[in-house]
Amino acid sequence: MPPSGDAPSAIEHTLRVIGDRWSILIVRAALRGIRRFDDFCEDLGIARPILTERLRRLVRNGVMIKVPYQDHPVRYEYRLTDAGIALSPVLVALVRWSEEHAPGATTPTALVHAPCGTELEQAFWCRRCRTTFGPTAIRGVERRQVDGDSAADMPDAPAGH
Amino acid sequence: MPPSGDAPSAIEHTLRVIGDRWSILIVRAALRGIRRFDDFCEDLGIARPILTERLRRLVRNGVMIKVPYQDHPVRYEYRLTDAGIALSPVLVALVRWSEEHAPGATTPTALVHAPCGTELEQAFWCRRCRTTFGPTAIRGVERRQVDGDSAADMPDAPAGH
DNA sequence: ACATCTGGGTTCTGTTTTAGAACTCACTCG
DNA sequence: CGAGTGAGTTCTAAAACAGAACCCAGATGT
Repeated sequence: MPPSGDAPSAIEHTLRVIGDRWSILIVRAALRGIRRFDDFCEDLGIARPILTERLRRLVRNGVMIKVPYQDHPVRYEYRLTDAGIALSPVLVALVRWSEEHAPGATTPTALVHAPCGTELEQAFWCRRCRTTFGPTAIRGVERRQVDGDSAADMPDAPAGH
Repeated sequence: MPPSGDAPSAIEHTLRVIGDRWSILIVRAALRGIRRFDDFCEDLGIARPILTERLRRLVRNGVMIKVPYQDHPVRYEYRLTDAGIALSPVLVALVRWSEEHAPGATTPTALVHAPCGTELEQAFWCRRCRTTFGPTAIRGVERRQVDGDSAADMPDAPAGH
């Protein structure tokens, strides 16, 4: 089922990893500090066989890792990898959308910039113009092959992670 | 199936609207200019009954609108609302993730800042610190009730849409 | 030393979604 | 009047999901 004729697009690739009803919620739980099978199970209300399968897939795709946290009864817990943490922008975008476009959305927790405690915004950033902007200023252009990093006359990156 | 005990969280709300295997791809197709039933069908390779159901749900949730584009045989097309366009950050986040964390991801089109053509970045922005930052600097805090816009000593918003 | 508990699963049986192809319906065009 | 067109519906079969019960390896209590 090709999306637009060509090979699986970027979005489709990501959706194949986290595009089911549970994976994103699992990642969110993990970001909140949950690590163990039973805790995921209870926190999410997910059926056990499905949790098993999802964790396995997230591990396979490098989103989480399974690490033993004790031996004797060898027990494992699941932690986000860097790639898993890098899903945050997706989560934040989902939260923001519901906050701005939901009827009576209750949002118990706010997302803030850790150092200063100010509620964060999410924006698109143009490094050349050095400005943020909204969705209407986005355009999609064909990317030519072997594009050997043509742009090289701009000051610096947006900021440090 | 409560996620963390309380009412449906923001993420869950958004996922109930676009959290299936097709809705996001439908929105993406719409952003690329597709409007008509058969075109969605062909572009996505989605089964017709499912497309029917999804479009109906997207309309119900204010993501798209169904507008007649001719009468006599009254024919309808589907267009994104502002709320639908506001899903762009989600799409961009999904694209970016696969670009940065996929094995051999092919990305035929690049997303650029329309006015200048520079490839865009997506970042978190703190209006107080006036800086962008990455996922590791995010913290979630309990939001107290009736929070009557307590913060009022910061210059301006990140930028204009 | 036996019973019970804990944590991380697996097996089983429904129910719900999804996929795919074929069909309908209202109209237009040649 | 026969062949399209566009936007769906109606089937059927295949896959995903939910829920409860079960399993296994050790630890712990008595």
